[in-house]
Amino acid sequence: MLDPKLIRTELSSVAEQLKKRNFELDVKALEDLENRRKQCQVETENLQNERNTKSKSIGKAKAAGENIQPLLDEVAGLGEKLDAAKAELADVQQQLDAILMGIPNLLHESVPVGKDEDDNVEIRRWGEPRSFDFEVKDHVALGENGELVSGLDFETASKLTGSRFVVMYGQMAKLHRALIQFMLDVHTREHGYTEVYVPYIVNSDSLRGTGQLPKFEEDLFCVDKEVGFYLIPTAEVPVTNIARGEILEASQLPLKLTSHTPCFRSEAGSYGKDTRGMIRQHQFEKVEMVQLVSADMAWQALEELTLHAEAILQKLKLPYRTIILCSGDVGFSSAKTYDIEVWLPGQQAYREISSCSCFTDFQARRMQARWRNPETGKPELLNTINGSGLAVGRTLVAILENYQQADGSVLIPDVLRPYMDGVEKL
RNA sequence: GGAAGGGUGGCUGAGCGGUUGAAAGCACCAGUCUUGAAAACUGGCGAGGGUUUACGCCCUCCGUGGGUUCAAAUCCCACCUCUUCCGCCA
Repeated sequence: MLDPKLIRTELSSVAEQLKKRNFELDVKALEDLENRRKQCQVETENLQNERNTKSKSIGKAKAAGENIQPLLDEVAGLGEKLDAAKAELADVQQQLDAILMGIPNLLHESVPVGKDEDDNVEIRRWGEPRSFDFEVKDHVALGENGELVSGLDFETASKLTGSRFVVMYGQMAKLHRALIQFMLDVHTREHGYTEVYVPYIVNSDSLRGTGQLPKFEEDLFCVDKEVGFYLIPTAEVPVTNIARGEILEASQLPLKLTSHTPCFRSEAGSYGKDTRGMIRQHQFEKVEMVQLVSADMAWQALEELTLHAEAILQKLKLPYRTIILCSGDVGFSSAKTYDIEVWLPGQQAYREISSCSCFTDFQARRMQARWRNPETGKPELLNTINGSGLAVGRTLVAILENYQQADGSVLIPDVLRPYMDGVEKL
């Protein structure tokens, strides 16, 4: 959520900036509500003040043994006036909050202006896509190899549950697990992150904190509507919310956390997209990196975290490119996002494998996640940064397709062999 | 699942329905003392919001949500959560 004060004082500027996102801010409605809010709030607080003062004098009079009836007569009816004022204020505030919660974050100045994903800008590229002297298969075809030994099985998964799930067997499942282990090891040993294990079910407060609610409920799987429990769409939610309602000490910063979790997404609205294979699943594994930092470190942290994600691809020797999302494509809560796209020979295309974002204080304000600045002694909002490091399912796909051999086998990248008991190929 | 007891400021921990936003201690900050530090002493020190050019003034907040009352941290109801004991169990 944006700073309400900023919206109040720089409304036209905010509206202007949001246009880059194709977001139309209803300036008139906001102004009207804001005026009403001010009026209601002042009125309500005055009434409260009156009630407090009079109640106190009643207390005093009573203690002094005086007759309090005249005073009681004075406050008669005050309660109802107060209740009415409160109700109106609550109503206005609620409308205001609803609008505020629906306003996306302001973009960083370095974000290129653009309409949609076609306007994203590539900023660097690493590795050469391999040239094949045989016809390349995609990961689905490669996964058909000897199912119970090392296969991917989509049919069984759809029997068990439905579309967009997968069953993995044998060495394939092990390779998948090896990737998780490998990523966590790199981030904890080389990049300075602390590993955390978190719940895979979160409450609606947490989802509001990171910005999935109230706007994007249809993307989530709800486990219990009654109590408001949802499966996490990303570890970002539980990990970032660790700081919700907390005031961290300066010595704890930057707080760098990494976590492996499954992720659950309903993928509503993606009918027909990536229906083949395991590119887009309802359930997938991801290793996530989260950094909680002071505002002055935020942009540096985003650059650093993005390189941490890229490091995994480099170690796996998978060609990729890094792009910066244009203003029309940046996610709701993010101020700036880099996507890392891995080369998939089966699709002859670069496909997203990581998304690294800086949310400035947008999430922190929603969840009141703060740190104490020793220079002022006052709590300040944290800045939150996160990114995938990496999406495990898609990394598996990338390995299968990039490391495939003419005979349909797949070589295991060097760095993963220690995790695979030395096995060199599938 | 049963029983009992808790949830109060950054932390620990008092709190009779009425000058309690909340004792005390710790931590923290400033000052005195000291060659310096520690100790001791003195003072300051919650968060969010509104309003004001500003000093300031005001409102809200004692797990959450309701209720009673002129007035609620304090009384009532519901819920959440933690601890201990019993039972069950991966």
